[in-house]
Amino acid sequence: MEQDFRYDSASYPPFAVTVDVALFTLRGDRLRVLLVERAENPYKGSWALPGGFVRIDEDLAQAAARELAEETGVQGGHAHVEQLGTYGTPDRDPRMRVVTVVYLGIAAEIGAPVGGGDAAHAELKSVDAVECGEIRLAFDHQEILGDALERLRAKLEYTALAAMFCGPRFTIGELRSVYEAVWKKRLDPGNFQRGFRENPCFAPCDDPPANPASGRGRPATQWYLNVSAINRPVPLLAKPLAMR
Amino acid sequence: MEQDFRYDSASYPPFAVTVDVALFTLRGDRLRVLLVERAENPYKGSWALPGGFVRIDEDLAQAAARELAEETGVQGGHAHVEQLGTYGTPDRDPRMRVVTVVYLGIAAEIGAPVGGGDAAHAELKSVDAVECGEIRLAFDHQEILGDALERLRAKLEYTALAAMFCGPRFTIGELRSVYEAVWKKRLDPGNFQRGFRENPCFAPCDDPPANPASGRGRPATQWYLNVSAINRPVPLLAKPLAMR
DNA sequence: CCAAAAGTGTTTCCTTTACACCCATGC
DNA sequence: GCATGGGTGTAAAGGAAACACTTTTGG
Repeated sequence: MEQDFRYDSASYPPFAVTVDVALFTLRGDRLRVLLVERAENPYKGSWALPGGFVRIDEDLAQAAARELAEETGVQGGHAHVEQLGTYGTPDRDPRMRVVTVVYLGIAAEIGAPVGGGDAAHAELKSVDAVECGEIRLAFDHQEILGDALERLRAKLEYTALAAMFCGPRFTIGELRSVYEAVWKKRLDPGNFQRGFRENPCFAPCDDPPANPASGRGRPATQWYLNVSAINRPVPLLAKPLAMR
Repeated sequence: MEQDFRYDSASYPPFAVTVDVALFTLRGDRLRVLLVERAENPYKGSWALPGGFVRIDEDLAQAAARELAEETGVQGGHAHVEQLGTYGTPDRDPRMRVVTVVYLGIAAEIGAPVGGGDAAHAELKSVDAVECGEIRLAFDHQEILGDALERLRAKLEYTALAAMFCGPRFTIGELRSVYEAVWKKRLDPGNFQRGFRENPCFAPCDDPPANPASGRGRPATQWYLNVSAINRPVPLLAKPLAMR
């Protein structure tokens, strides 16, 4: 039956389809994005988002995970990945007509990134350095990263996604410091506590003693994120941080 | 210089790239989506989102507008169109490997849709009928429409996008009836008024007498939407409607 | 003991809600 | 006049912000 309506390959224009990944993480209280230095022309020597061709029998999200691993050595592990958008302006790649599906990732800890494939090497660059123009990106990746940051900040405001910057188990203080790092503003620990405990996306871990006592003050209870609720609009912050 | 790094076309797998459009409008106080009846196999006779191949030198958004016009006779006009997402599971089209970029549209009034191209004819179908399973869609369009509705409802909650269901000039009452139709809930006219007037996305029209006096009661002032603010999170509703 | 971080209570202030009321028009 | 929808005022209820205070650890 499938033969009845198979197209012959001349009846439609052939496109190259690639995936890119904007993977964000926190290190040293700064928001960072994983970039690769291009080993080949065009834009040889420039920084770019990691990515590459989708294989003919491969799912898009799969391809994103594979390219990330190949070009940077980063494995999926405990991370959130979602589709950001697709960029397909005819002249965005000087070599040919390319349609690129971009994925947005949030990860807690990633091993030291390494180069591979098209990438000379990979590094976690400060987002500030890219936003202020100190680092300029190849292709239209500057625009893409801008879109990614806008989406990231919006989703951190109205979902519980910020928890993906922490490991699978985290304390309320760790989570609060995520917000403080991204918006560079102090939050009241008491009020944050309340907002957190009223949020249905989280549950306390009680398998381990729950109080590992690893810091200065009173040991905090550990929590985990109910990942199924990750896209629900359940903000931790009453008023968006952007308007404070 | 471009020749230096041109790929030869055998070095990457060729994909078919298509665009589909989920265009929403209100008619008879019901949320509706523009669908086409497929004229060819596969899924001949089923309803589907309008769409088709992207041309090799055409921008994605351009292609969406063109396909919409070709298959349904609907011109862009006063409408909001944004990218929804890209669907590229290897087996989603039995004919070949297709990557589809889907656009979400919101329009106020559209002329009677007509068929064309792959479409036998086009109609504005009630969203309820698709959501309850009365109408089943071709390919993975059921899933796509679900995603589109989720996005639509979310954006109506936290942006001023609902105004795109009205014409370029509208009254506060017309806009309120958009919310009431989509969520099937009554809103307090007084409180809605206040929320509206505090919202920086709108401005009153004063070129015409501003009071065309076209209904029963006191004539309402006409407003227009500042389209540049359309993606800003400036909700008209204090509490999301979904939680009432 | 002190310092530091976790967590709780409480008061003040502001926003939202509900609803009463006035305004301007068609009939 | 009266019905209808536009638009304003206001008081009560609810929620957020600020901050004082208690708890539990390390040194």
